Amino acid sequence: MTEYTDEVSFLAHYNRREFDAPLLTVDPVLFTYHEAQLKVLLVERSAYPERGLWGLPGGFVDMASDQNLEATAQRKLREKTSVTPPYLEQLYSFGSNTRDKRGWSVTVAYTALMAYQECAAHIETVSDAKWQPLDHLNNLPLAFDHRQIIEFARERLRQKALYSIVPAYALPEKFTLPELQHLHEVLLGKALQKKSFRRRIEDAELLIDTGEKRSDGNGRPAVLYRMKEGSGGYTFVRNLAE
Amino acid sequence: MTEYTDEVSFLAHYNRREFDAPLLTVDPVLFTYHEAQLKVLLVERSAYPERGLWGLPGGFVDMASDQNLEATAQRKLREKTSVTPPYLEQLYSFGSNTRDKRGWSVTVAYTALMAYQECAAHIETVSDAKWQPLDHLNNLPLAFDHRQIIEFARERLRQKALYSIVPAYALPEKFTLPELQHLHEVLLGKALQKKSFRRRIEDAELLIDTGEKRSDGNGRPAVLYRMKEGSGGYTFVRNLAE
DNA sequence: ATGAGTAAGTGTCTTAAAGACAATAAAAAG
DNA sequence: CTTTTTATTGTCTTTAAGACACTTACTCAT
Repeated sequence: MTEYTDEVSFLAHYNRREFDAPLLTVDPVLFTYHEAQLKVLLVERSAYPERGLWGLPGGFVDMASDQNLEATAQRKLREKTSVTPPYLEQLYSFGSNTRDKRGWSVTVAYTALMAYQECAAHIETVSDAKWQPLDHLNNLPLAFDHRQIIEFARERLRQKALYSIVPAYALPEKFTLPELQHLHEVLLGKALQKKSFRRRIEDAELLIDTGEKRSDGNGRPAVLYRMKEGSGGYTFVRNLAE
Repeated sequence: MTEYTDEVSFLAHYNRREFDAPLLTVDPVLFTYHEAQLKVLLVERSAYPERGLWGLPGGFVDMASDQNLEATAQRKLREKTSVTPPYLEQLYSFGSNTRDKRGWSVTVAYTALMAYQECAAHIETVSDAKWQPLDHLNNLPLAFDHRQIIEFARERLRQKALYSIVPAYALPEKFTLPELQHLHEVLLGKALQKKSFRRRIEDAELLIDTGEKRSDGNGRPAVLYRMKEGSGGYTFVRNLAE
């Protein structure tokens, strides 16, 4: 799908024919956790609609190279971060005749998580990409309905924090329980009981003790854990379905 | 979007140009509960791809009349059932270059629920639509990846049966608790504790006692309940987020 | 009428998991 | 070696689910 830098060149091409199908894009919402904050990856748009505004690192399906929607999401993320995130899950599809001024359009949104350190270096070399703290998203002008999509993704991630340790994918490979708990607290917007949190994770056997420890300088050092591979949904609530 | 009755007429038109975007459809999975069984609405395909096979009652977005994706789902369901279901929720989007022989295609699937009685009469007048019991879906040849989509929808509905009374939308407006419990048991594939089930629903104040009762002929008559309007997600598990 | 049969609905004890919070352990700094 | 700080554990309380016996309200046959 060709990109246009302004409205004139876009319309010059497209107005000549009837669209016979909605525009279709894929938009990943990539979260990470850094400096005690939740951050989202944004890209400055260089192409026609909403040019100059910040938006999600998405784009059109490349029918030649992408096998499926997830492949599109992965490709777009790789283009911006140079790596593929360890967590990628379809979020929701947003489609209407008002969300894009070009006409009827649909975007399939994905939620992705990865460690800040994994791609911070690469992102700093790219001038049109940045990690935006979610708490300072209010004033920033965003393209299309991307603010709503980010809100939606954040709310879903908040739900996951209630019954799983999926948010741990926003941390480095090795992390401490206090770190993970604080991330959950940021997501949920409230303090959690240390004991309950640890108990649930331990009972569910979701983590592996690496044997290593790390100190923040002050206080007793915390044990470093790693996620157990292939533990599926990383759920730690009792399954009522048994 | 024009429909074609066979491959020749389809290719005659479409092969002349490059597709510049994937095909986009909307496919609602409409469930109901009847004769102690879960049933899904299927239609016999009359148009080219997969012609003659049974499939979901979906179709293309009508860019002239549909405001958004949900409107498309509602319109397609209304075309087959003559009514709009009381429950409609987006399920998942399936997109790949293999699911439709015409090429790259995406479908946005919805889960819908409604009472059997609401549209049974209308469906019986339409020869190409039927309520298919989910237990007898194995042998039936289905179009595209519609079997997978139905499985996906059923699994999601099963999850909802664990922590909500959303399945109640597959029942008539007034229903009894034993009815609802049995529906949940069908979805979960296991018996539930009467007391626990009732306690959770009562504690969550999701239903209204209509004052009426209904007897199956045998035994004590059961109280008829109605869903409380606007109770949102109809969740009856304790919200860990408080 | 009346008692048997049946399914709806309730009481209550047990078990499982979360909340509260005090107590202990392991480090750094002086 | 004591204070400070943060991690980790112990344990009592509270809440919700499971198990299951019991009561209630109806139909039907006698």
